[in-house]
Amino acid sequence: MADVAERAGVSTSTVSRTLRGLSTVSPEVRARVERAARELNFAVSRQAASLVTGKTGNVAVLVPTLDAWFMGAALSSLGPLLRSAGMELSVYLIPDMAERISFFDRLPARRNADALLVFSFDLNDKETARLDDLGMPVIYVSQHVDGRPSVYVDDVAAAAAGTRHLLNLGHRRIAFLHTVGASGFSFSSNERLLGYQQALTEAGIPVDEDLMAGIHTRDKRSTAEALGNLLSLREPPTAVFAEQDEVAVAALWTLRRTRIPVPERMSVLGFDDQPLADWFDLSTVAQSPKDIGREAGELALSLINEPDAADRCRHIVLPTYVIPRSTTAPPPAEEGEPRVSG
Amino acid sequence: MADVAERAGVSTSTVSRTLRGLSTVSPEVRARVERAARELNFAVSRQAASLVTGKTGNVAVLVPTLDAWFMGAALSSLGPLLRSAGMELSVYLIPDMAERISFFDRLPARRNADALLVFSFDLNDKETARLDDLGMPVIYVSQHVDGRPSVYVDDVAAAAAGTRHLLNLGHRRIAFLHTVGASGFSFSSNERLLGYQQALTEAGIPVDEDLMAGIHTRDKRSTAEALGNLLSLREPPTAVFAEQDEVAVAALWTLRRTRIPVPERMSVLGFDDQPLADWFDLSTVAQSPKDIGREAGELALSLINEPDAADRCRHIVLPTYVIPRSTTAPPPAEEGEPRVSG
DNA sequence: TTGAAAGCGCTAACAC
DNA sequence: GTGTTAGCGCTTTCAA
Repeated sequence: MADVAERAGVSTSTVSRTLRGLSTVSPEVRARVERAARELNFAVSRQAASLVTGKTGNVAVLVPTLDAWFMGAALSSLGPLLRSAGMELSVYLIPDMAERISFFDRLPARRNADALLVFSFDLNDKETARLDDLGMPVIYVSQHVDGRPSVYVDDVAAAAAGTRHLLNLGHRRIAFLHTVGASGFSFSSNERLLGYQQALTEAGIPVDEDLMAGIHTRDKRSTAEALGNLLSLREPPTAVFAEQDEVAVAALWTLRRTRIPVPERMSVLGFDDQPLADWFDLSTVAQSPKDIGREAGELALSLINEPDAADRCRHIVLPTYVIPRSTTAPPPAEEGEPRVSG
Repeated sequence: MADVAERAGVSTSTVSRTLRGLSTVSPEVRARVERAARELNFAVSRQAASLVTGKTGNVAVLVPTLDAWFMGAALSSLGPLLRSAGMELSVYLIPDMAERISFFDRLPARRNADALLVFSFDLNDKETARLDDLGMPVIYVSQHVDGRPSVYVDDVAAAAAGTRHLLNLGHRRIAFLHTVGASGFSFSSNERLLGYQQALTEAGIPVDEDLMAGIHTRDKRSTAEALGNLLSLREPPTAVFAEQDEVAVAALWTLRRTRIPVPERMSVLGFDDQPLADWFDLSTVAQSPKDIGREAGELALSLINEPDAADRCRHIVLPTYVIPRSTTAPPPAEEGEPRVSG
């Protein structure tokens, strides 16, 4: 910066002021400084700046994985948003328990970010408490914690709505495929299962353990097996509600191969509305991770700028939509149980 | 850090030495300092440290998108690798031309990272030159630039191998679906098209413009239209080579709906071998972004530590594999053109 | 093995 | 509107 100052014939303070866009610089000086900076290929060192301002210019995100549609979409809107606010995006990828423990033990984000967005983790109280004294705003995304700022969709209500869509079509035997294992989205996953059960109970239909199957997302056999079990029950389901589009599509594929017509003999409903769903004309419950990412980013920025604002623990709940496409329809009217008419 | 020093009854120099694991600290003092640091929840400020060391402890990545399988997988291996080396991961997401221009204009990564990994961009000479005087190692990933360190697969050879797989099965009319538009992977895309053409030419088969169709990944109609055109040619193809698994699967789906049996009447070959391919039992050309990410990360770390090493402009070319699954087979033996035997 | 002192590159408070 | 000065929190000589 001293070089730029010398070249422009001004002091470093003026260079600093110019480069930060402060208005207290005369146009001619500004022009001179900017030219000098460009000629010298100068860029401010955030490190040095942050040392004195106390702001790092970084927003950190804590994510369980990056190879899920949800994360990609959420970060796709978050990234440019932060960029346009002059912030950098730091990613802490915590794929397994070992990394998770080490993260919460060392809290490397401390002092190295101005805010932390925690995505989709099902945190325990100890971990939440640990984040509390991180000394920066922490925003919970795609999950929610009482008294802490959170951005999410109401997965319980969304899954209940999806289930009601099937119930309203006349289905009574509705299977639920929920993902288990290292997917890192256990929070939403559990809530969706809950919503499914809630809707059934409300409709006076007993929750049947046999109809709920755990799926390992990354393993196609897992879906085939689960479907096999469902199809060989004494009273097989007439509809399958998968808690993720990917699983729904895998189910769709297995059913088509087995020549079980969808939706004539079996309805399939997904969750997420990722591009895949559109390709396969899959009925699904839509959420918008882009909106989630954007809202979370904006909340982060506002908390950074006014840490004592009223939204210190605001909960932003984004809407979901049931999108009926070609894979849900009324169940076959067989089994001696005539359709109720009128 | 002064607090820690006081609490441990030593100077800040000693605290610094202890926390960086230098061996010139007596065990008892070390213990005292470490306890004090833990009690005070102290973490070293990277900003302040980097100001004097000149190292930021950051690795920056420049990516066109995050919602592609490739990026997710590559960063999934890169993230933990950097973390275990004590480095942070900074993501610059450049989804469109405006952001790209602004990035290359301002080069915000300058001075704020120790190395830059540039993913999948088809850079022009000016941009490459701009990165050259960034003052840090720049590694080109999933692309290659002469004289600069690069990590990639040989897309030309891989696509040629895939094409030969189809040729060897007996196909002569092979369509190629290449993605166009904002996907951000134009480098690989172009190379794959080249490989396809090369293999055909080598086999003495003229390249037919009618057989090459551009697809917009995010738009399923696009695939249907392209396939429609191909199927209504005077001499329709017997095989389709899609330059991305997602497009191949979309094609698969369209064909199945149209009751065109795969692979009996039409072979379909993908590229990438993402989980989708396995689900659909899709024949494909496999690459491993996890390996690419890991190699790129290791190269970055080694260039950071020894900037003058021999691998200053090393090219690491990772292997690809043709994975025949159930969607490729010999073409139907009709059309009066008997299969060559013996 | 430890401590004192001198910066690293910037911003902020204050003078002009 | 601009320059001077005093740190921000660390690491790194250099001396002890």
